[in-house]
Amino acid sequence: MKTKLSYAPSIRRLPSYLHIIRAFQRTGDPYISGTWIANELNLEPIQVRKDLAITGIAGKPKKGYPVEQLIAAIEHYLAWDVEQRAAIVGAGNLGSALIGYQEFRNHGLHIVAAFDNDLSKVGRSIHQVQVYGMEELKAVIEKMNITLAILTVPSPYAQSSCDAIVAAGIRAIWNFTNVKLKVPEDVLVQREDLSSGYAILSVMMRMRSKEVS
Amino acid sequence: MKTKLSYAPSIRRLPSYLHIIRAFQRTGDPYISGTWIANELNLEPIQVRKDLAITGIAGKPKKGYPVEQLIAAIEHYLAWDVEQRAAIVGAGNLGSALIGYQEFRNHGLHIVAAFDNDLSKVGRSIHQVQVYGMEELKAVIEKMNITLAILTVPSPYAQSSCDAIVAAGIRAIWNFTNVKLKVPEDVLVQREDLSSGYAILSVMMRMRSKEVS
DNA sequence: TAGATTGTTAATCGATTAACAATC
DNA sequence: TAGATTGTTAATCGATTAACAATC
Repeated sequence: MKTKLSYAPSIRRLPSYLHIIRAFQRTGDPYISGTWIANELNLEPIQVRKDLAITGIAGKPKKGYPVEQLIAAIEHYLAWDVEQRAAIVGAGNLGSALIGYQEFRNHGLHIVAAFDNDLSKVGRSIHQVQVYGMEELKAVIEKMNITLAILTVPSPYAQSSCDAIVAAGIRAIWNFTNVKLKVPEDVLVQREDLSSGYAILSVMMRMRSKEVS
Repeated sequence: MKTKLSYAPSIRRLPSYLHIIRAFQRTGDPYISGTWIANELNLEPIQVRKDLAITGIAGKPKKGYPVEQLIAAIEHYLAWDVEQRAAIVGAGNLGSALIGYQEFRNHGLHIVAAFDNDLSKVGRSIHQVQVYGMEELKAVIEKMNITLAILTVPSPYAQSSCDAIVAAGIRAIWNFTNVKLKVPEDVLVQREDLSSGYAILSVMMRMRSKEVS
């Protein structure tokens, strides 16, 4: 599927706002200002206000945004207020790391199963999550009501694993491989690309070293 | 440091171009067209040409770009043609996954040491990379000529580990925690934020389910 | 040659930033 | 009240896309 998502840059910033606001919530103060959030994240206050506006939250001049409602509004906008059941496909180092990543619980993301074709892993548990064989994909996904697959296999297996995932009825894939997956029209793919983050860092480092010379 | 990087979106796309071009290189064809790359990645040809232009490469009308030179130009622009020596700080699941991620070798990124404060890990090796105690940070970094730290500790330890990294003389940090690090002016930080990728996916899924109803 | 492709210049689009009135 | 902060409207900025001449 080729959805052109509006406000993508704003949506990408919302999770860091949420993180800050949740920390602020512990202070007990019922209002938080956009200015305060902006300072905390080195952003412009106007950008924070614009971003928060897309969630539909209404603030109060002079006071700021009501903390409880703001958290609820962001979570609702991100659909993080509903449980999302996901499976890890590829229970290697990265897959295991994601299963153990506690932060996802705060996003409504529950990894409830893992799949691998390594028989020495099948039947075992990783962070209390059961590992199944790839041939059980369809049955387990249906039984456990899984609607999202997180793809963490080595790249040579990426496309074939993807095909199996799609055949099992999954319509959304979070792709951690560097392979551009070929999927039917109605399947959503979000690629998480470590290399592009490193590209930015690498160019920044190169520019800094030039600056000095 | 607060560098405003020009062409950031283009830079983020360069690694996927490089990946495609390297695969194409195996066909033996000495020229590759921007149109072909665009098709492969579901992009517009004009965008590919504009992106490649920032590397300084010159193509030939009708034929395309010379494959060897194009690869060299992208790698040079990204500074991936020089060896970058890095250390993992936090040798947990994610740290181990990154140490084992072979793709980084293609980017000139060599992870040559790991650090952890878990004594049961210190002295052992992960994928042939030695794990040191946090107290050895400064000594090892100097001895091994390490100039980049990859931060993969649990978030409660993020800021203190960061402080130790900076104290050890490192001036660039690739931050995989969800903590906004406080660093001196001259330290580069690139944050790799899994949550923001998931936010995009989550909103796309919500919108699709609305569409149908 | 003819036609595919590059690369430049201009137009469009969307995101960020600025200005400022409204208001608690 | 005074002043900090919101939210709207407009301006700016940068990225993407379009048009098209140049060319191998």
